[in-house]
Amino acid sequence: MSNSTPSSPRVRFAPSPTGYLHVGGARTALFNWLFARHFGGTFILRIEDTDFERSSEEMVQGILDGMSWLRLKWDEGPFYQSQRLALYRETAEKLVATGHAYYCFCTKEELDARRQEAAKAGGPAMYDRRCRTIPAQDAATRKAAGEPCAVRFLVPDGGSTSFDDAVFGKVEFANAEIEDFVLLRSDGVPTYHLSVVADDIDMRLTHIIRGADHISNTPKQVLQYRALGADLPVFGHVPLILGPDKTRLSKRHGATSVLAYKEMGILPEAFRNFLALLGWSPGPAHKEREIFSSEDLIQRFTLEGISKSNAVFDNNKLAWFNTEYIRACESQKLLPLIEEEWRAAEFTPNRTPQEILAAIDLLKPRARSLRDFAGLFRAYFSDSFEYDPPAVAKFLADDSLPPLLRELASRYATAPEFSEASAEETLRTFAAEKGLKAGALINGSRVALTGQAVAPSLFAVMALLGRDRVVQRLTDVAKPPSDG
RNA sequence: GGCGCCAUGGUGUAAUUGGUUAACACGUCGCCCUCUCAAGGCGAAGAGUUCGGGUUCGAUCCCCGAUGGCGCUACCA
Repeated sequence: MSNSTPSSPRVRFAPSPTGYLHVGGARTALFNWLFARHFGGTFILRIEDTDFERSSEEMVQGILDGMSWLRLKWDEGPFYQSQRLALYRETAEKLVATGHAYYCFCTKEELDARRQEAAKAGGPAMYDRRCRTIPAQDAATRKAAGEPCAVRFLVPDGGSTSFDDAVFGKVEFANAEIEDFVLLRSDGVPTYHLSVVADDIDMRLTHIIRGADHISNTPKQVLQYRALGADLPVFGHVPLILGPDKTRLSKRHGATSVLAYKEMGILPEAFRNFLALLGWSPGPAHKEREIFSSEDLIQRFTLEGISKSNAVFDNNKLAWFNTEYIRACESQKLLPLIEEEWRAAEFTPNRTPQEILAAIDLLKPRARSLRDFAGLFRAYFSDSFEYDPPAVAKFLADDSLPPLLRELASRYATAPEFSEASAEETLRTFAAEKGLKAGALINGSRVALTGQAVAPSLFAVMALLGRDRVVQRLTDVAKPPSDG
């Protein structure tokens, strides 16, 4: 296929700010970005805000934030369609002038009524094309007189319109099935059908990579390219992302905004890796591994790897990617993200930078999400933390334990040295003397030191916290909980 | 309803493009390790490739049909 090695392709992500950047949109953006990077092309961001009713500044910001969280940088834009209205009007007039479009004086109400009637009669719900027959001269006069009218594209009567999709192959629609769609509304604002084509031509896009929900719209666009005498770009439609019940991903399935995943403590790189593998595969290489760095993805990404069938979003797998990425990430790089979590949780650590990094090193292998660092792991970064009641119930319920821990604390306090190895030796010796199983003391100590039943190896934790804190916490837990 | 698209274990994907005991990962289950929980190691269950017909010596792969799912069917995008 000629599209396998395009030189300097130009692609775009063109979200509509009628909602936040959702998972499907993010993947479309990612694919376009990967494609551009792979072929040394240009990635353009265009905001399709021609639906003034439903678009909002807030949503635009949400999309921009989502893009930047995912580290998807665009080369040109963002362009706003709301600021390019003149181009669309010009394009519509050009189409009218060349006989490819005509003025339609039907009102929305009339149209709705006719559609309802048609539905009742079981007939096709398409526009009946009645304004086609208005002589051009009459139409121009009525328009000049101020009668409101829309501009409709004149779809050829016979034949069919087809295109060669880079993912799906040849897709063909009978022209009889395509309605004379509206290009320009009566208020002069373009519909999506017009603005995409006008912009895609104007921005010299070579490849249109977008969701498969646009397949049915494509022939309407192909028709316009032809009428405008423009070269067709390569269309590549990407299968949709579905929820676990195999219906289209929506709010019902939980998080739909990409930023919600940020809030859940997902690493952007993990999310990208996960997303890249939904509906795309690097081929046989996928058999050897699942983890692909951005460089890997860029190097391997082509349209040929895009699958035709829809994919189900699997939270489990995303969680797995996240743990893998957190574990593999250098603590130094993790730190700014963790600090962000801390700010969000209004948590302030009281440790030196070195201590913080050491703690992250120790903790990251068991972190499920970045949020753990502001929640479960507080005891490592501050002396103000909570005891998890189930943990206490599990390992500190025995009344004989607190006095023992206090005694153990005094041994640590007076030990000649304090290290991971010596801490272990001290505890095991102590346990042997008391005729106790070391495990009981270890588990109890863990809760005393961390507030949690789950933690890294106890002695590593002790070494990290340091002698003073270990002594303090082992002693404190022996006291009845109070805020005195 | 009409039109279009899709179909490999629960999920994401492989299968040198018609020749494999249909592979890998996530998830699940078991065992080992052990100081908790993860991780890690080992192992297991789970699809004869939606179903039915063809074509072929041979179909996951090609053709037809059915079924199911999804998409579009606006002066939304």
